[in-house]
Amino acid sequence: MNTGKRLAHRPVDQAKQDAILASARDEFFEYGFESASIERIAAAANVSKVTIYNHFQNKENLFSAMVGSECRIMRGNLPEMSDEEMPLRTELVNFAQAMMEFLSSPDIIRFDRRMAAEVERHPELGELFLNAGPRLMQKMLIEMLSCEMEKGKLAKANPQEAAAHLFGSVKGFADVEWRFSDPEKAAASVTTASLEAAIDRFLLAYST
Amino acid sequence: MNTGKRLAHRPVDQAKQDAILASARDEFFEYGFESASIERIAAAANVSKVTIYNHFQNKENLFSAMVGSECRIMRGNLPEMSDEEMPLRTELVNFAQAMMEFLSSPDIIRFDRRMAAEVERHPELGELFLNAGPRLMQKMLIEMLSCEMEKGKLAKANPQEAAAHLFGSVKGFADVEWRFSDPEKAAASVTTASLEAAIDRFLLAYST
DNA sequence: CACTTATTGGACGGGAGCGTTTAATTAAAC
DNA sequence: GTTTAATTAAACGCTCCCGTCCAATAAGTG
Repeated sequence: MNTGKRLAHRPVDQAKQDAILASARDEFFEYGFESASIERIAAAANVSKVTIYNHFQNKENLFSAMVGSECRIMRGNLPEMSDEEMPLRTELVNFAQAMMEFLSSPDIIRFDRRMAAEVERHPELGELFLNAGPRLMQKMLIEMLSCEMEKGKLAKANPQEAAAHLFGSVKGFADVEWRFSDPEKAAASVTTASLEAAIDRFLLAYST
Repeated sequence: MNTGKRLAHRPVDQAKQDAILASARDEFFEYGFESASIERIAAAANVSKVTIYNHFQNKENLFSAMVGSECRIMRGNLPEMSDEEMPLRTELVNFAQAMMEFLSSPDIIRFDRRMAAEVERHPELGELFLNAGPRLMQKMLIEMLSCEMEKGKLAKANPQEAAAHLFGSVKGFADVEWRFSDPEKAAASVTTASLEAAIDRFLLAYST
């Protein structure tokens, strides 16, 4: 029975699919959904326009597939928490550092900028993005702080709120600058010193 | 000599200019720069397309003028600090409340979403927006905290950093949700209680 | 080999929109 | 009333692009 597999055919070229999604990302992020050109995407991917329409039926589908793919990639690049035992301050500083590096990377900033605009027309993609990125990071942070509160290293408090305070005070005004100014320039504004200052204030506010 | 004034002509209809800018705002925010249609803008403003081209030479100029106009309006709507003497905590809570209401208003969220995308193509407009909004609010906050430190009501510290911590921890994750989720839904997540909690933690971290 | 599917290039119909031009109209200043 | 500039409607040339169709070719399986 061949387990339902089709019997005689030319297989899909996976490399082409990946190339299409990559080109789609560049095109959509460069021009936005409305003005992105499928013909340019096809050209950039070295693929016939018909091939694109065979796999994704229309622009909407291609866009959704691209966002899904990018979210999957982003998920894999999220900063992780190390399992090693280390002083609380060190742990927080490390996490904050990784977080800020992640959030200030050009790819993420571009994604953030473009998605914000497209969400108005594609609300479901906003949820997809939130779940693949920000909310995951939020959960990690809550988990981590909750754990430390259990251990008595932080004052008992609503871990959800504590996570918001930590996340927010580490970011400060930086994310706004990232989004609306030249990322290169804005990235320089986040120093190790300012990052440690935020952590220290947080520890002060949540000392036992 | 008539002081350089032209002598015989039909004067510009200012009402039409305002209508054009208003329609331009709606159109650009709805579709983004590339896909916005000048013909639709003209129709919405009850104006001939030629009139638009007479005043703003092209799409770019119209867009810039619209952003400038919106920034001027936004500037006028920024939350103000009251001059009355009041307890520090009350002062901070009031400001935080006004700030969050301002930032979560649909107009601002829409502006934020769209500008973030357009900044990639119009970096100078990003600076314009930053100076008209976020950086102004930042300066106000720094000024306010600096003042309280002088008075000894807050621990002496870098007011720039303190402002970032306050601003950030009050926002928490809220702004991310606003940007990528349904604003109606997200707005409900900011309660007076969570706002006061942030202020109280801040006061704890900066107590004398 | 035969068969099936993937992929290609090119062409097409249809629509949209920018920026310009023209000739006519309107509203104020003189 | 004359002059000057603002405004208008309509049309035009141009470019771009979506989504579809077709005939031809490539790359695998049996």
